[in-house]
This record gives sequence, structure tokens and C-alpha cells, in this order.
Amino acid sequence: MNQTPVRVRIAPSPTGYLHVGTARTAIANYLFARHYGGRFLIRIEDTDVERSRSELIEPILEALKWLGLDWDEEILYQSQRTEIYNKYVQQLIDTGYAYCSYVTAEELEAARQKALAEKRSFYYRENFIQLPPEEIQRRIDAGAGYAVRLRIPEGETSFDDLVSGRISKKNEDIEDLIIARSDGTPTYNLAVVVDDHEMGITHIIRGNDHISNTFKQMHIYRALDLKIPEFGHVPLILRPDKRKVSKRLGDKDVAEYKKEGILPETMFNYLCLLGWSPKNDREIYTREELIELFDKNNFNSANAVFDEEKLLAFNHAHIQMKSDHELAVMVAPLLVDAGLTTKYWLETRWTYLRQVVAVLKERVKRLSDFVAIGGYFFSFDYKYDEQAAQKHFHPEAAGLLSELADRFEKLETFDKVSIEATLSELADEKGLKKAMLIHPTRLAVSGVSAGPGLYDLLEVLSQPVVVERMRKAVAFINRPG
RNA sequence: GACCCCAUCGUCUAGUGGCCUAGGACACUGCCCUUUCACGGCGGCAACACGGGUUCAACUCCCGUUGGGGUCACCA
Repeated sequence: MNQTPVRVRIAPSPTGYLHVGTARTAIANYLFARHYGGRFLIRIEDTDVERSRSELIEPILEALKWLGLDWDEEILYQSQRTEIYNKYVQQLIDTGYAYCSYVTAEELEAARQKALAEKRSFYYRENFIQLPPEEIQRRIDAGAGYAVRLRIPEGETSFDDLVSGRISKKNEDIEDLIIARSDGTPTYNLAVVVDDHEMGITHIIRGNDHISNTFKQMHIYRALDLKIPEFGHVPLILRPDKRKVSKRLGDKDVAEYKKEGILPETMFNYLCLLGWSPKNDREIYTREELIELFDKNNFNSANAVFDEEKLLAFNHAHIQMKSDHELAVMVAPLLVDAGLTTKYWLETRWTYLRQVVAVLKERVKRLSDFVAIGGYFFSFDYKYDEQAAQKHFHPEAAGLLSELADRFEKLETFDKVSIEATLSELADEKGLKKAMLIHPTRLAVSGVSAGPGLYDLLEVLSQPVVVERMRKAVAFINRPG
């Protein structure tokens, strides 16, 4: 069997943030490495001086860390390896697999346009554009550089893809690709092959938008006489409009999901199940379970649409799996950021926060929902929901609230049992349904008509707060005008 | 347009020739639970793109059509 230890990598280019497409590829590689006891590496593809921005590297790494994708060895930066690439390029020229071309980018573009207009395909071949010897000399004298192209032989190229099986292409449909630009810098395809070889990569797991690159890269491997790794082209993640996710189309930064209150476990779980399946009916898994379950043969071949609605459902499930304490740790800074409380205040009321989280968690889809629906646990400064107030804050309600507040105030122990007993007693005395007391009370203490069970809600809020808020509501109902 | 990949409910998927009257999840929806909102439970709606083969038997295999996606840079 295969004795070589697995080595895989994710190779982001710092031309933007980390979007879900790259994140999914990263997860696939990570799972591959962790399941098969291999190594997961990172390489930064910053050979494009024009578009690469070093300040974008850190956010990308941060996003990977957030997802829990810890890497194993030092990160490789392509921008620091130009000399190495040049050595390989020179080797290809020396061995006759590559040739130099003085044709300019403009001339190529013109030829390409012409071919397009005439509805011909355009695959560049040596001497496709003939330059007279004296013109070449003139360009050399003028100090022009040359681009280096790989000569594609006749025949057919094919490989066995981990996902799609055997994929083939006629060599006449592969052009003599440029491996070094006229300014001497290497291009993507050359650098990738060289690095994957030098890093000892055994399996290249990437999006299926790279299939056409794979054919080109195979020719570089062969010309360099290097061992060709295994390829797995995983399905792409599509937007709801079926286009592939991309930064240019404004697709979200993974960090944005973090801001919106998505747990990293959720993102990891959801992204993993997009284009890959454990082949059963279960969907919610922890990271560890997915590592255990991972199977390189279970990739799907069809592209998958990213559904935020379902992501939210996954997030709800993962939030339920967290302990109240864990959730409290995550929610605390959000409350502070929202200006609902202070770090200091929370420090002395950790139990309270935990109780709040406990009664709220099952109705929360995002971490940020704790803030959105539970503000009243931390601030008296809320308005009564207008519709609910019209319905429940009628004149009789004022009397009932006042009476109930008085009785609450006299309770020696204020817990859900005594609260319910007190409320039921009053309802019985007045010959009213409990709902007649419950709704106004809920509105009085929270400002809204939806939330945790009333008895839990009141117990968590505590006796003095409840009484004060109820009396405030009475004053509100009886306000003049 | 050329080349490559792909094709089961709206979406994510299970299904590897008979277990399929096609299963699960999200969304939508009915009922139950219930003080509200959720949660939960029980139901419902909803798919094998089409046409040819192969076979006793095709969602499953082959071919074609159609459709979708991707790639066609001195970007990565």
C-alpha cells in the first residue's frame, strides 16, 4: 500500500480575505491530513507583486486559526523563492523542454482577439507569431526580456482524479504556457509545481476550477522528471445564483460570519458537508467526529450551493451543544460592545450571565441574537413593544400589575415555584385566567411579548428588579394624557 | 465559441441493478405541547432533466440531447 506519509497543503494568495470557497478547500485538506495521520501545510502564493498585499496575510491566517485549522510546519512564502524557481526554469530551457519568446503581451492579445473574432481557438505554439531575426535582435538590444514557455508535446494527458475518476485532455487543447514572465519572475503554474515537489506534497486537494491547470502542471512535472502527486478536485461552492463564490462578487469574508455570531465549529461542520458526505443521515458533527469519519472517497462531484439559512440551522444546533459557561464567555464581550453593560459589571455577576444564557439559548441562531433578544436582562432602558402594549397594557392591567408586584415584594424566596404560586393565587381570587396576568407582566419586565417562560424569566431577573419594573409599567399605563 | 467537469425535492444530500410507493436535513406548511416566542413530537408539500439503448429488472450501467458550472492572462 501507500507507505508515503500524507502531506497536503492549502495555498491562499493574499489578494483579499479568506472566503468560504478557500475555507472549504482548507478544511478538506485539513481533514485529509488529520484523518490519515499526515501533515497539513500552508503556502502563501504571493508571486504577483502587483496584486499581493502582505497586510492581507495575517487576516487570512487568523481566519484559518479561527476555524481551528492548525498547520504543522513553517509557512512557505513564494515571494522569497524566486531564485529557486529560476533554477528550475533554466533547467527546462537547458533540457529543451522550454523556449524563450520575445513576443510582447500586446502582440499576443491582438492575436488572441483576432482568433476570437474568427471563432478559432487560440492555443499558443512556438513560432505561432513569427518575428524576423533582426526584429528579435532589435528587441534584445533595446533591453527587452523574454517570456519562457513550456513546449507541450503531441498526444493526450490524463490523470486519475480522486473525485472524478479519470480525466483526459488532448494536448492540442493545452497551450504552450508561460512559466516565466519577461521580467524574470515565475508564473503560478511553475511555482506551484516546484513548491509542491519541494514540500513533498502527496495529494493536491483543490477546487475543480483548477482542473485545466492540472493538465498544464502535469507537463511541468514530466519535463522536470518529478513524481506526480495525486489530485483531488473537489466541487466548487456556488452562490445562490449558481456562480462560484468570489471576492469580486462581494462574497463574505469568513471573518464576517464570525462577527455575525456563527461558531467556528458550525462553519467547519457546514463547509465540510458541502460537497462531501459521511454517507448517512446525520449532519451535525464535532470537529473530532469529522476527523474520525473523513474518507477521501466520499467527495461529491457536483458543485454545491451555499445556503445561509441552513448554516444558521447548523449554528443553532452547535450553540445547544455548548455549555452555559462556554456561551457566557462568548456572549460577554458582545454585550459590552453593544453598550448594554460593562466588563466590570459582568465580572461580579457571572452566575447571572450564565442563567440568562441558559434561558435564552434555545431560541438563538446566532451568538449576536443573545444581545438582540436579551437586552432587557442588562438594561432598564427599553421601550414597550407598541402592539403588545396596546393589547396588554389596558387600565385593568395596571391594577393587577400593582397588586401582583406588592405580593411579589412580600415573598421570602423568589423562585419559579413561589412566583407561579403567587400568580396563580391572584388569578384565582380575581377569577381570571393566568394569561391575563402573565402577558402584562412579561411586557412590563421585558418590553416584548416573546421570550423565555415567564417564571424562569422572573426568577432570573430577581425580585427587586421585577417589582421595580412592574411598578414602572403601572406608572406608564396610568400616565396622564 | 473551444475545452473540461457535472446532473436525485427550491437548497444540501442518501441511494453503487431488484430493498425505491426514492430516505434524511434546511426552508415552507398542518397538528400536538404551551402564558408568549422558541424547543420538541407527529404529519404534509416537494426530486430521479430528456431520449435512446443494455438487462428478466434501471435513479443506479452505456450513448446522445438538453441544462448548469468551470477554464480559456507575461492573475493566482
